[in-house]
Amino acid sequence: MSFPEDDIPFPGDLPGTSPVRSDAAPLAASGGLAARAMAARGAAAQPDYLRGLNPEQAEAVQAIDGPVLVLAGAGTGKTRVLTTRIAHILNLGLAYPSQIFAVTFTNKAAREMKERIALLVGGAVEGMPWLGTFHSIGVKFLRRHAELVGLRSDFTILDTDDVVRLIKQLIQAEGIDDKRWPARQFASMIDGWKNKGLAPADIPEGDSRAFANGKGRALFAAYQARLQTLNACDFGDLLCHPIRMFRNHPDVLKEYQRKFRFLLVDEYQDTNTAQYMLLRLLAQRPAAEDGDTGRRENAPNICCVGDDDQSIYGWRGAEVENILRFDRDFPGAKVVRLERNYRSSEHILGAAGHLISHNEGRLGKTLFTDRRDPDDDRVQVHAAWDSEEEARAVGEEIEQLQRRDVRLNDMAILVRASFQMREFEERFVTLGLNYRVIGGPRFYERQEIRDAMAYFRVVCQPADDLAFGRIVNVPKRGLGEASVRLLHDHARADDKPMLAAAQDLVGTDELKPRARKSLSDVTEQFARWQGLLETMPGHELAEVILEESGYTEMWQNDRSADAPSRLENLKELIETISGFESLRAFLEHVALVMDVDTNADMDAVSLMTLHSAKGLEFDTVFLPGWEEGLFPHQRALDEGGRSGLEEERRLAYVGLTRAKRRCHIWFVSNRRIHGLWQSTIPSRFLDELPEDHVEVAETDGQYGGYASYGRGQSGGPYGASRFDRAEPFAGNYQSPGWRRAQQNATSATRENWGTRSGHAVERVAYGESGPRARTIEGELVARSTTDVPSSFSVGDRVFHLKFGNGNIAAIDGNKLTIDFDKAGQKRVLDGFVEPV
DNA sequence: CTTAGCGGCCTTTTT
DNA sequence: GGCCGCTAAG
Repeated sequence: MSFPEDDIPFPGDLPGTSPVRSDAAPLAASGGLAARAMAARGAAAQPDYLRGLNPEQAEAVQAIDGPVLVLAGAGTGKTRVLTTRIAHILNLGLAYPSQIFAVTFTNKAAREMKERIALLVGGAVEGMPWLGTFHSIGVKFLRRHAELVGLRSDFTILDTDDVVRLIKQLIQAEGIDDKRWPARQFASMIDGWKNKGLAPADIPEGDSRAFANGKGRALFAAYQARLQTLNACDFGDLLCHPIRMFRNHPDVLKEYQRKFRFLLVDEYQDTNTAQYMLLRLLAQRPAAEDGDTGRRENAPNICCVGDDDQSIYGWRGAEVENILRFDRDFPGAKVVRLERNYRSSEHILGAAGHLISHNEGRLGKTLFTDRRDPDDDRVQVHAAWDSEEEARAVGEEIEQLQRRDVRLNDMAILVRASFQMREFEERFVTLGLNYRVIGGPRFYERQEIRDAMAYFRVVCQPADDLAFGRIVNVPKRGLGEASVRLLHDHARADDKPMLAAAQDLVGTDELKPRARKSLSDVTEQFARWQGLLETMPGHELAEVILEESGYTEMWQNDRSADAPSRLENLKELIETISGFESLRAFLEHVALVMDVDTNADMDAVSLMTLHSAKGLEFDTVFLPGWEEGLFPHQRALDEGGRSGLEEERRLAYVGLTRAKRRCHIWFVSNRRIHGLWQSTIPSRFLDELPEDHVEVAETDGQYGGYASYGRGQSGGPYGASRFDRAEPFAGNYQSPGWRRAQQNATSATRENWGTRSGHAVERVAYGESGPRARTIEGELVARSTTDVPSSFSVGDRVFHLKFGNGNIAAIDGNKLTIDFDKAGQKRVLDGFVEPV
């Protein structure tokens, strides 16, 4: 096997570095690596790029021989270590750029790493084809060796949407009720299996039984078979196929093991089992051929960087275990801890560190900083009456900072769930405040974009039935369900793609003349476009396709409000394609990189989820929505139990550690969830913050007076719980809803509560809030009483804490529709109103 | 075959 | 509150 990219030589002299062994050619496969590295290290003065590293960082960079685990806390210069390490390897001439295997978890991280390496080694980074996400590297393996796993190298990568549609077809074909057994659910089961590297034959019997009365395994197998005939892969396959390929073809694996002289893994705590298996395969050293069996010589040069405290992707199969187990997986591993933080103030670190210390099973790191500025603010906790006021107050705070010349680019709002964003967006629009949503509704998930891409996909890959099925009748061509079904049946009978079957079908008289004409027209068009594929530039062809197919016209004729913006998006799509070599190259890019660059030059507040904030930092960070049920999220608790809670806590830790100087946490006492208003209580995480580094922000009451609400007897300035000062909740605890919830609380919830050691004690010690808080666990209970008929009747006069007095207009289970005197008609849970 | 209107559904995080 | 998909009517 040959690797063409290995021919690209690496320029020995690095810009801005002293010429260390610039004559060193990459070594032959048979080792001697350690010795030469040592020699190189000893022989020359420290290159520039090593200066300015602290001792631990330098150690991590220079320990290039054998396995290394770098436990890098938030803001300790993790990326710097990785990129410098790569530069170091290149500079010592220990490998060609193409012989370095470097994986990151997200596209963003890969991009950033590329940029930063480029700063160190210049254009050489272009010769690093194996720097990317696991998935993009998986694709690279597969394109080269597709035939080894039964694919052709022009296979399509399906996204979640395609997958769900395909599964739905299969479920229906099996005669299974797709209402009872939703395709979406099965798709996520498959995803889970593939994250573990399991094929249909490998899945546990119980898993198979768990779907459609035991048809799980058969469906999974049918799905895989279908992918095969479609010449397609889903996301999981991008990892599983390479694993299978390497296992079945040791010769191929061996070539890659030889090739990759250095392996680097970013965010190791986020790797799932499949990714781990792939790494293990690549990290095995081929047996030494010169008889040298010295262990260090054969130990893989693998360097994993991660932080167990920032593992937040357990829900999608990440195994923190991978990082906790590293030294057993790679015997003799060197472990380097980076604990010196360069990002955050002492208060922020103190708050974050204390919070995360509530987790068990950590490798344990304590971040420290030399930075001690008496002017640094403590972490501030604010209370608001409801989410609207929360958004208003945050907006106000932002404007104040703006007046103090803090740039909007230096501020971010990090939410737990994306639905929280809307309220902030609305507020910012009315304020005229620039904001940018990161990772929000994705460009490539929009309908018009997906339609357009479906056209492109069929042109590039005629066997892509899913894409074809999506657009045969878009715009409307009179090819309705009946015609498509007929076409589909033909395709299956002849075992050929639908497009090919269509060509046959138009030669018969099975279709009505009208449909036949349309179908024949489309197939001819596709044939024509395919002919242009090699000659016409991608973006021109794309434009031609959208024009000739009538797709653009369809939106031009559409009078709905969002039609113009859809046309705008299509334009942008064409624009983007022009930056690519070909339509094919573009499709590949999109399949892997679902996000699109946001214009960074605008000064704007960033709005994103906590998950997408990992790896970023901001001067000022706002963390709204710290309420039980939302954060920690109820579902994480329900499904993940204790480990779910710990993951939520890590998420909080990630949020806090994004902040450099200022961090504002908010919680509200009323939030609308699923269109219903619910009372909420402060997150337990608030109580896990250390007093020394946190202060409860005083409010001036200008935001609609929650502060005046039920300010309690207990609430002296420093009495009881620290959050008593945010006493609106005392009012809530006395609301009929809580009283009822308390009565309904099941023993299960109480036990649940009891398991949270320390916490309950703290609450109880504070008296009143203890038992009340327990009922808050009853928030769930309040929700689960849906089938209990409401004790109210239509016409009753009731009082609601947020909306005041009103009359019940309608009752649906425990959901009341109420005409409020002042607030208008609202839907609320009956637990939150009381008769007047 | 298409469209409009209605009902039932969900609603964490993402490569 | 919004989306999807179904149904009934054109």
